[in-house]
Amino acid sequence: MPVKIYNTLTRKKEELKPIEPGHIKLYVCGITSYDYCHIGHARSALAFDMIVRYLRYLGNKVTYIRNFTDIDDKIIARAAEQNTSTEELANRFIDEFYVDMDKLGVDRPTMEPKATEHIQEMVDLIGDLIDKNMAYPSGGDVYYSVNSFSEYGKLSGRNLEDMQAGARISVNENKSNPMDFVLWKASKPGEPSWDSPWGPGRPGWHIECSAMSRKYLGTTFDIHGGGQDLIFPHHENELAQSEGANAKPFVNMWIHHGFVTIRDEKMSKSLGNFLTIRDILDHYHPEVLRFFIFSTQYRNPLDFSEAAMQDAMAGLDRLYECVAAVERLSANYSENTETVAGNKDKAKIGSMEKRFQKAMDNDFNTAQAQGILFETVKVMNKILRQLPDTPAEEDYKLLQDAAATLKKLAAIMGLLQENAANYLAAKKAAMLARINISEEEIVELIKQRNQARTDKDWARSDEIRDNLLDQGIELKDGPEGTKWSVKRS
RNA sequence: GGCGGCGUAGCCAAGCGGCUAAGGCACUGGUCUGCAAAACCAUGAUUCAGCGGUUCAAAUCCGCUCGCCGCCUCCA
Repeated sequence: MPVKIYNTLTRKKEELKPIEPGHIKLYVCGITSYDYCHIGHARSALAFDMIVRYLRYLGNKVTYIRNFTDIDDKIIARAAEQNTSTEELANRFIDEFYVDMDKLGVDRPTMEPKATEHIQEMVDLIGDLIDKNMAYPSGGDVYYSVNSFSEYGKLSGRNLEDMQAGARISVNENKSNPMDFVLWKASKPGEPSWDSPWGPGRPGWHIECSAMSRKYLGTTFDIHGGGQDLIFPHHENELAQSEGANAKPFVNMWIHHGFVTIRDEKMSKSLGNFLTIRDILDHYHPEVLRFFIFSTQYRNPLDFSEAAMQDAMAGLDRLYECVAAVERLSANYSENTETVAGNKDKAKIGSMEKRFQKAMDNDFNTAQAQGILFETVKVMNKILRQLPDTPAEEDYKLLQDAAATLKKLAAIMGLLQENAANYLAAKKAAMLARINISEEEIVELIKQRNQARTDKDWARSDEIRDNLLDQGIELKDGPEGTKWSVKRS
């Protein structure tokens, strides 16, 4: 089954056909490094992490490039505020970025080039554009001439007339057309600068991606990705630069993911309604954030709320509890016991991986893929419930296989990566830490309650249970005795 | 104003021309239990924002209306 991807350029879902069969070349716009990353950055990193993992799961080689923008206006401004150099500031937040990414379990891309380490490549590319009369130096700057590229606007579906009619563009006397954008900026005194044929300066934002993708992936590559807010102007301009300079198609497919919103508004620094990744990880397990982010398809907006995170946690727990239950089964199965799994159950479990793939093939539909995991869990729980003490060999193996497949598929979304028993135990411990009662006390109270139960002193028994419940401890009486868990708040 | 997207049960979310409209969370009833909890089973949209149209057949395609969001300025 081919993978179908929604291509921003054509506004259609298209089959992914790598230029080099079995080898997919992907470039993603990474962060501008001047502050801690927020959940929106997490969504971007996680979405492409999932895409890369899935493509590799299918057997492809994936070359994944994600850049760091480590020089730009915001970095210069922030460094000045903090009385430090742009280099120190950028590197500091690159380190912080890795702290977050490692906690989230994001795999490192194949290569992570920095803009400042590719100045020569950018200067060369700008030179190519000037040679072709597609760019012009002016007052120490160099500008791209949008009129020189007849297809300008094809990615974002705009045309020059409409944009100029909307005119929210600041007037700049160096430009011959107000829509022209800067490739090289003359540096002001005190700003970081590099030598160039047009005098000391620094690169414009868009040129770095054109230069670095050309260096590492070639003039035409398979997929370019980023957030929807990058479609215009960033990706439109990249495309104009690259196709202008190389006279070849830049990218076959453009993938743009949706935003994280809060109360249905885009999370952004200017609105001040953003939450950093570490804010979230202070309160939730990284996989809860992953589960939440993958609970909708990557192109749709995703509204953050505490309630949504609680839902995500409940869902993730359900998956872990099922896996833990299977792993708790002892291997003393028998060949003589009758099986409890029906044909429908076996079919449902047996088809899980195919159905999961079908969902993922359809533009990485993780929401549907999660649904398929849950359908399987439902069947597994049903079998587990009916299982006798000495289960049939067939049932035992069916469940073990199902749990293994479940973990394998969940891993594409970075879920179920921990040992299930450990995950649940750690969670219990973490929740217990927030409550003023020790494990020993709980065990002692359960002992007392069980004595009361033996004596049929239900009043005393219920009193103990209710008191524990008030403190957030839930008791569950089962055939193997009383178990307890910390209640979800 | 230009361009793009969205509107499916209490909430979240799949489905993108044709089997009973996935799944999660919450709720309710049942099994279990001394009573609970957990787990399991069952139940919920005659209907997919509204109105028209195309079709043997539409949540799915087309048009219009209403509502929400995003881009057009740095932004994942």
